[in-house]
Amino acid sequence: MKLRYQRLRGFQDILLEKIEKLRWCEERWCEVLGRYGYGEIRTPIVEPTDLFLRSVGKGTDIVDKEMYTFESKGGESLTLRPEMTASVVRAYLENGLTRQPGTMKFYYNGPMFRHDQPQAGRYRQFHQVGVEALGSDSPVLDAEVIQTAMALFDAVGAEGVTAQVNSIGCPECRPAFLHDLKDFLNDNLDVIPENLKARIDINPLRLYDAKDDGVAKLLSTFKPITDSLCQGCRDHHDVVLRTLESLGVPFVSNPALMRGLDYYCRTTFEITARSGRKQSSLAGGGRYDYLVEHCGGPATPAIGFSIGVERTLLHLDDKPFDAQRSPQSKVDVYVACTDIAAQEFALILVESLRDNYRVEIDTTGRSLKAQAKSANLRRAKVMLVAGEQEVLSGAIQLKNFATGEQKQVDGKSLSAAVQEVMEGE
RNA sequence: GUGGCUGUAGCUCAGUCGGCAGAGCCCCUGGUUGUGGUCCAGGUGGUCGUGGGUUCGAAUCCCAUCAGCCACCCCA
Repeated sequence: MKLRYQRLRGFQDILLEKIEKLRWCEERWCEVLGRYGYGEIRTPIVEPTDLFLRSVGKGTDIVDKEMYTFESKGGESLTLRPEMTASVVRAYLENGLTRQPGTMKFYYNGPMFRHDQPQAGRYRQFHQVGVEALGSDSPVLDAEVIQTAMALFDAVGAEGVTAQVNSIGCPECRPAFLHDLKDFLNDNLDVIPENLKARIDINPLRLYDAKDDGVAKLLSTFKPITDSLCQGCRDHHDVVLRTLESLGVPFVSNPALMRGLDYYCRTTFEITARSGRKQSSLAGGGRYDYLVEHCGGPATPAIGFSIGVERTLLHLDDKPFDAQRSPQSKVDVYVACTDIAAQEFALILVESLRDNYRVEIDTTGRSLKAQAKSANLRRAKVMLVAGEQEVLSGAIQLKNFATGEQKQVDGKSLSAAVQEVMEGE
């Protein structure tokens, strides 16, 4: 069959078994996030391009290469959100929440868009579940946020995940480190591949993200950023690490962990899974104490993270999804009908069963043999059979699949008869 | 953006030296005049990704192109 239409590269259909797994995770995540004090936020998928340019930052791959940007009819530049933090900050300010008492804690779950090269666990439209907590600069909150992320993985049974934690300092102490780092890199230009040299001037921290072995080796000989923190950042970082230890959160300190977005400061973290080939970075986050102010609000410290949903699902279950072998949704009662008259009769007769049970009426007109087979595939406990005789008599055949017994029941006693079988399990 | 691998039935794939387009699974029908998992028989289903070229003849060889997967880059 030649397909007339195909989904776009890097996009996906989510259906059948796959969406059941997704919903299973989502339900658990909502539950856990509620227990950690987060309330849901939903924001538009489209925002003015400028919001991301200014918050995520020019010079990052996300805004330079990966945004779905287009022009509206009014000539305004719009962008499909590539991440959520900027939108949450925008919503926080736009809804006048800066004077709310305490810490505002939001969680979100939704699609993000990045025009990246697709591969396993990486899509152009993908889903993130994450949190943003605005209004507290306490290092204990940082630890709680990391703990929250770990709790989300725990809730869906993800194994072998660890948090990597670092501090990238603040505007007070980072410039000195960057200066030294730049000098150091320029003294060792011969080790750095051509394609990475441009980063030295744009954002030298991003050399840490490069997977080049020579560069990694070189940087490991440089002083770790955690040794260059100012007193405030150092104290903050110490408390974060200490609290994580007290909580028993499995983490490792990783001074080479930087983050690709401009707005981070102090605590940054990433949650990684031990796995050979798949995308191992399942979640990332950090503190962004200056973003709210940068967006025109009052100085407001904040921290957040987001989980890559597809990656996490991939990590939970490495069997590739196969729509062909994926069963259709389960039902309690399957109604087999011989013809259209019987379908009509059955639909009316069975209506009240749907108050309590999942009921499928087969309207294909196939052989009863084929319909009974489908009933079984759908895991029905009960099959009802309607044909010419039933239409005439007003009664219906009820078969209990567990016992194989079949009897005739009239319309009035149908509910009770079905209930009897369902509760007999 | 760069490199590697792969495109044949709804799915998974075979197809020899260039010589009639195949198998298994799924689906449908029958065996069982109206009934499930097993079994048996039969059947539906193909623009061989697409477009050119070579050839008497192309799924097969050549060129181009598109798509998928994987890796790099980067990220969730």
